[in-house]
Amino acid sequence: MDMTRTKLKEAALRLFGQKGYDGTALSEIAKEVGVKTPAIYAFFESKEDLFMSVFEESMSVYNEYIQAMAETSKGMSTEKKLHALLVRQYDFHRNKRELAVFAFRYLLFPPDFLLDRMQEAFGRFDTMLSDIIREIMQEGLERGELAVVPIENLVDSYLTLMDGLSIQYYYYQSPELFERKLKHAFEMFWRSVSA
Amino acid sequence: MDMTRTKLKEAALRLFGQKGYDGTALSEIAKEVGVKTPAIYAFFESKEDLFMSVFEESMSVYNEYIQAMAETSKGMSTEKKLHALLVRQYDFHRNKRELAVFAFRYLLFPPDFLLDRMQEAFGRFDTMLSDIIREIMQEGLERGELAVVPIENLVDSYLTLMDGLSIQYYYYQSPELFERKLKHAFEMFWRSVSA
DNA sequence: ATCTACTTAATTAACGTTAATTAAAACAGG
DNA sequence: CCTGTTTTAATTAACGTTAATTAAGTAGAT
Repeated sequence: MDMTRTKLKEAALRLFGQKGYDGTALSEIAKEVGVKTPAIYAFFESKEDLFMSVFEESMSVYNEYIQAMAETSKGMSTEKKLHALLVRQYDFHRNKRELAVFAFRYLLFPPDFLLDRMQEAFGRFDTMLSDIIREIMQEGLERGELAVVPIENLVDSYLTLMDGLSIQYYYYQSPELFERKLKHAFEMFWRSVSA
Repeated sequence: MDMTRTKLKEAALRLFGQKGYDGTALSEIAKEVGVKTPAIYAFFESKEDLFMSVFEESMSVYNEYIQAMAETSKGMSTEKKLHALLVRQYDFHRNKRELAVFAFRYLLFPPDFLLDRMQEAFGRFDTMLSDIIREIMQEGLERGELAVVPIENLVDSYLTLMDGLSIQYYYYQSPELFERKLKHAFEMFWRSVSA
């Protein structure tokens, strides 16, 4: 039950992510689901409402994914942890590509009606992620696995690494190419921070 | 002379960059210039033509900017060169913000009719930039200013650094914050590659 | 018989575009 | 240096399409 509602959201996620909010007509979404346009209004108040519904859900998934990062890395060496986070990010882009594309697009280019909410959401994610990384670095320093360098340097450069990889992942869709980039970038990063 | 044409392109650059192709109505562009919508057709065949005109010009400026990178760095130490390139990228985003936003948006999310041309343009830039970086790294290795590490590692990790910074530059518009990020990220990067 | 999940049909608004027109500037010949 | 002609830059009005939205109706499950 509620099959159609779910399918509408899936199609919307894909199309909004691929062609943008203004570039996607409700008729296309309906067509993908095999239903006429007005049927959408049985489930959503408006186009904006459908979009927001997709948006909220994708932010919530994205949120869980970041939370899970903190868990993943329990009980490993600092190097393994830092590497595991990048691999997780990679898996996210691989396995939830549509969601990743959607999130990436609207994190960078939100439509006007989303701007405030988006900035707030982005700020939250950024803080969460920074905190997770900072904690890992803190522990790494205490354990003597990291070079003695101001912790903010460690955090900032790691976050920059993640951002850089996420752009490249978006572009170079070939797994081989990306895996090479990931390997190279991490090896060099680790050279810079290891004790 | 041709004042209006120029102003139309400026307004289009800003609005297309800010709100996207489908999200920008010709009427908005006209309004910014203080002219009625059909006046646009005195200079451009269609909305797509106006967009392409803006696009071609911005790609050409972007091209010059990358070319100039190769020059900028002549006769410096490898460290200075690599740092200078990042600062140049930063200046570009600062001084040509509208152009940078436009280019960033359509490099990542081109409208359908641009996809092929965009991919080709992107490929060219990517190759140009890689070549420039590779050359710098090559020379750095020969001069013994760089750690003995496979050159592709050096290139890939530097490109990842640039990408990461360009995302952050897009977000964190505060210069102080960004300059800090740049400083931290470069310091760490240099630790990893210096001899 | 009513509720749910739709459909068909209609409405409204916006947008890209074209046509007709005008005012002014640029230009050519006597 | 004027005068008639053409070009350029713009306007107003209108067209055709498409998109979002709403209203009214229908077929099947409960």
